[in-house]
Amino acid sequence: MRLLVVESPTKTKKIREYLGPGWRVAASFGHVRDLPISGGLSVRFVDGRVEPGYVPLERSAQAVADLRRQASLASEILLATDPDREGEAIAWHIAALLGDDAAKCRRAVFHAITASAVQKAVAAPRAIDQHLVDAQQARRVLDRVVGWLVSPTLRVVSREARSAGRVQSVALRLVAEREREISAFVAKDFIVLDATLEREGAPPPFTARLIRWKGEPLEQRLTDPAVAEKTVAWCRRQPWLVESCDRREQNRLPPPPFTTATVQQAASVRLKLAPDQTMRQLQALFESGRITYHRTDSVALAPEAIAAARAVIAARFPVKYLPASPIIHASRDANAQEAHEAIRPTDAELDAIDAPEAALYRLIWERFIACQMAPGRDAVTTIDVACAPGAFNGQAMGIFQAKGVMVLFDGWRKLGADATDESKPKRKKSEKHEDHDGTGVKLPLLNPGDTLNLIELSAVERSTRPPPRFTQASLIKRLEREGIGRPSTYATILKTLFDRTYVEERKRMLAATTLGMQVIDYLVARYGGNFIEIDFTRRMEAALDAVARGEQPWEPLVTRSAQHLLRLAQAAGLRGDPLAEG
DNA sequence: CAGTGAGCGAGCTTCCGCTTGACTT
Repeated sequence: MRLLVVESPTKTKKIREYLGPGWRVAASFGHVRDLPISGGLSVRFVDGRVEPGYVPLERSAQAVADLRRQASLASEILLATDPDREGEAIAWHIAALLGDDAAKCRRAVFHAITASAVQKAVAAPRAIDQHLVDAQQARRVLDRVVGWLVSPTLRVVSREARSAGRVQSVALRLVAEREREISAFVAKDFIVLDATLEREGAPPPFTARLIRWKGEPLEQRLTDPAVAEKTVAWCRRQPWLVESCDRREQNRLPPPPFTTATVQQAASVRLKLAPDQTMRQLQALFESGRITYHRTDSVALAPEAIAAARAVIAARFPVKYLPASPIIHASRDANAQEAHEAIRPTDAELDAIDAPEAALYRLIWERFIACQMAPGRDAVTTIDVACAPGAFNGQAMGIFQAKGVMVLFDGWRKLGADATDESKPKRKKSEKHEDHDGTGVKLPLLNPGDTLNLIELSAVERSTRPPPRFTQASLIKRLEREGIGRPSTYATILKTLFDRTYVEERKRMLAATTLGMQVIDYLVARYGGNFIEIDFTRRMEAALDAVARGEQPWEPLVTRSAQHLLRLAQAAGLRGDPLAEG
């Protein structure tokens, strides 16, 4: 009998089918060993060496007992935990818990659960990659050191100030800094001039906004109502001509399929779900076999999945909606570990289900199909209008601009899977047509020099607006962009901030509490330049990549970093030396 | 002799990331 070990019990059934008799398949249920939660740092730094005191996780007792029993009966053990840094470490920890049976262990990796991928992986096992394991150990120990050295120094701030960490503290900092920006924000009133114009005898009329005055960009410099009124009165008496009319076509590429962070975004905006609710529903969809694995940072799709999407598009839409060749979406995140596929339906044909998770499923299905549909095509027209041509040093006194976007071909947008940029807060209807992006505005085709009639010229009061507060989902999006946190932790990062009462939520908007503000001010003052910086994780990941490639040993890296942090923590009042004491 | 304060030690808490049920409301 041969034994194959994966992390998730949900995967075992399928794999059993693909491997057939002669194989047992067991699950580790994630990590099986870790640093203990109590008993101090539990990492010893001795003579440049780093010795983490791992212990079996209590909740893993049953899984580990099961693995041991099966391992003792097996002739060969394949550790097929996820193909990323954490998965490699889990494999190493499992082997460590198997005693003499560790000698029978080898490592296998697959990126998709298909018959061919699993069989191929099983046919080509390798040794555990110690460099990858060491990169994970470095990450684990660094996070422990930050948490255990820094948290005690927070007591100066308040008795309730309990925790700091590489991820939670940066998340808190983002919320707190946004709060400060909003408090410091002073709205500035300004005036925009909108002209409604029409070519002599050639409707329809269109609206253009003043963008240049006396050869200078206007921006928000028109603030005096009296000046605005005089300008309007003057402009009304001037001739108006078309300065230029530019029409160009633009491709609108379909969005990539969902990852954990982007599905949380979309579910927040479209379904008003908080990330933890989204994760619960995704878990249910995954366990009922409706979707692929839901904790992922990858937008990659299995070739079979792409073929299935294309078949659905071919069957249900006119032929022009199917691109000649599949659309390959590349992850723009260099940090992505890509252990899994994107989140997608397992059955491309199934466009709706009857379950509490129906709406979320529909969102996933639409995005999946859309991501393989033909790009849309828009005609973007820009008309520059000269008011009082030649009146300012031979140029026009004022330039008014109109922008119009017409959809030539909707492409993937036919599916209603639009709202691609979930970061933009939805504009209220009343503001929508004040906006200047020109969506859906039809502009006539004009020629330079055409004479225009002014129908109306009005001054509109506007004011600048403060940046919006983060929602849970938009904070996660920002963290992901900065490479901070992982798909399995995004929702729990928010839970930590709420549990510590560092952050509170009102009308789905996040604000730092007084305690949160005090904590972040203290951390920035004491640990500026260290883990509290937004780019700290990016720099750490770069160093970990060097470890994973075998170019740098992990122990000096962690030791240097820990000792530096120790000095900062001691300066902040930490007593003793936990690094030496372990 | 009773009350007070300094000093010491023990116990508690804290990180991030990987997985699900087993709990309670």
